[in-house]
Amino acid sequence: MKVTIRSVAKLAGVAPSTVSHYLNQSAPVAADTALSVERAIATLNYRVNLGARSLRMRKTHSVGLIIPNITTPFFGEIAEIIENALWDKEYQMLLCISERDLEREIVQIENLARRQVDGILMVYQGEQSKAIQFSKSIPIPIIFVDRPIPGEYSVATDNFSGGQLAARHLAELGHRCIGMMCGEAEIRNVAERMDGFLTELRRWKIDVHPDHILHGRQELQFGLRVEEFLTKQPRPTAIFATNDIVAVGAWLKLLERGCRVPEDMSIIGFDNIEMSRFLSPPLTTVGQATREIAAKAVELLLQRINESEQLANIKPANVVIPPAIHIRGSTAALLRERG
Amino acid sequence: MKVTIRSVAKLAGVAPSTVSHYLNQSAPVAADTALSVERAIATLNYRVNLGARSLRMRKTHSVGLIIPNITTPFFGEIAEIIENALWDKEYQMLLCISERDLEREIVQIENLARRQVDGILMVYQGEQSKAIQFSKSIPIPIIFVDRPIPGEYSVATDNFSGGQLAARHLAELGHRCIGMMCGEAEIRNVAERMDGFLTELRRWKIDVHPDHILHGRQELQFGLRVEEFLTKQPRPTAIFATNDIVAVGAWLKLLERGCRVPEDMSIIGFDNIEMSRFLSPPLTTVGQATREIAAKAVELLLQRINESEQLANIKPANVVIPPAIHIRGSTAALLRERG
DNA sequence: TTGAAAGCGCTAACAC
DNA sequence: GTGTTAGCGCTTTCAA
Repeated sequence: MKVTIRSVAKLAGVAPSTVSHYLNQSAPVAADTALSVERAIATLNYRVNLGARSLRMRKTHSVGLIIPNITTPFFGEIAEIIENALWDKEYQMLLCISERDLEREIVQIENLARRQVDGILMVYQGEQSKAIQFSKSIPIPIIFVDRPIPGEYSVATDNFSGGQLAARHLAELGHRCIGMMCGEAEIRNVAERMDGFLTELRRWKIDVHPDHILHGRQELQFGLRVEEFLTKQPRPTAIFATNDIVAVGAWLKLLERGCRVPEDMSIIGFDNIEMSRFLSPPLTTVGQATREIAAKAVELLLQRINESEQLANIKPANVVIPPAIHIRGSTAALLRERG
Repeated sequence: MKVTIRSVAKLAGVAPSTVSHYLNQSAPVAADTALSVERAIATLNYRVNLGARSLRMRKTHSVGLIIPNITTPFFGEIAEIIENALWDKEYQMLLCISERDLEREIVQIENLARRQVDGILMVYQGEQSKAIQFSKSIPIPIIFVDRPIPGEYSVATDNFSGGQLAARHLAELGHRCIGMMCGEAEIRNVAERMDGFLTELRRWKIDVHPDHILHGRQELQFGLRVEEFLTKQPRPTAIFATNDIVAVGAWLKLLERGCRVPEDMSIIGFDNIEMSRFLSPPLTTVGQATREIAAKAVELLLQRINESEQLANIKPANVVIPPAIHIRGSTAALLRERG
């Protein structure tokens, strides 16, 4: 009925272990034996059962990714790059979307452990997440992505210096009246971007008026509220958005209101999502090195997976990936009105 | 060392099968036995090994999703909804991104089969894909999503009538000079949208001038080329884009060129991606019923998985989900210049 | 170079 | 109600 290594062995007239050796090259096999095994495999259309192999080997060659969602471009890109990196290493990715649900996160970790994944990559949501604590109760290496977790393994962008980069760029262009559109301050990454931005501005003796700071959710819709700036006196000449989607929303509304980018208003975003390159002019943004983050996370995880085999234990590492500013067309030097 | 059902049994002073029965409620267990089993599980922090269970049960409770990418909003949404639907049914999703690579698609199917997934959901790329043929060689139910495949199981939107909906809407608003921005005609879905659109227009005795049809890739960047329409005589008063991303690109460029939406130009897109709701005014678009497609695909797959157990065989079904037009602010009645 | 046998962790008859 | 036993399909000593 079901074709197993046994059926192949029988047809080829050898023992199952010989077929196994042939398959895994775990022992030399005589040329003619090999041939008949090959033939048997072909005629039966045999396909190894990786579940059985995993049980025996205690390795599933699979990795779980837990992520808040994948429709947010940044997360989607992270997930996709991770999948690609795992594919290269011949690991299968089990995707778990937490939908920002803290309970679900926990259950997903638990499930992945039950499924015997070799490791877990986790983009966890919020400081109240119990995931860190819980993760200690499972005997599986886990790497936190996109947020530094002291005492754990993590790979994240230095959001503070990302904020600084944005501030410096605007300051150097001569902007002195700057608006901020800030996502949820509870998200540490967002808070750090704001913090870095304001810190750097202070160094330039630039103050941001409270009226020039808007708070909202990191969604396009929030960006539309940029119009509130247009009636302010003085009116900002540049805007920093804590992510690109918000920047795009702001941009759309500005154009609609007859305000040109960058002539009348400079815009700088954060994340360097794919779309930002395609705008016209393209969006200046502080890029998280998505590819590097994902690659480093996978590398670190695989390293831990293999090291745990040797019972070695390297110390927790918080890898910080520096952001990079991508200066494109949406920011321009301030045309001084009194110059 | 490793804690198994055996260790639990030993500690609880019962047989492994009793623990199993307790766990799976496959047989009644005396109250006090249950208690000591519970305690043993708790003190040992026991966690069932689903790999072993799968081997025994010949069911992994996992499903593979093969999809070209997840950074395209439509695909990202499909993938996310599918994950959620599977989560509800307690199935784990194994994500495989094909990156439009036909070879890779095949290897991924093969891998999923080796991993003994219970079923496969596939959003396959292009007509030259050998996936359909190959899928017949594996003993696992597979459902094709987003494209109807005669003779196979599939769930897809009726793109032709989607195109018709768009055309009718614009015609009813009084538009007679209409521009089209068309994605890759090799993608059948795109071709069908165009086809439906033109067919319906013909019914209204409206011709689309060849100069008013632009071809490109389904990306935001392509949308920017909308400006080519602005210099044409006559100039279109409305634009149909074969997907929302292109529509957004067009919109951005129009605003930049001082052309207001919808006053000076109506825009209608296709897909109803999340972002389209948030534009200002929101984008009129023909929506694929993403949620329904995903839900139906999962439902159909799970049904087949369970039916195959009973050796029943239902006939291949090509489920067609009707699209729906979402009339929002980006389209408006033509202001007749001579009226 | 090959085969016999044991066992990965679990479930399911079947007997008690 | 509970225990014994026999596998699920594979790898891996170990012996021949």
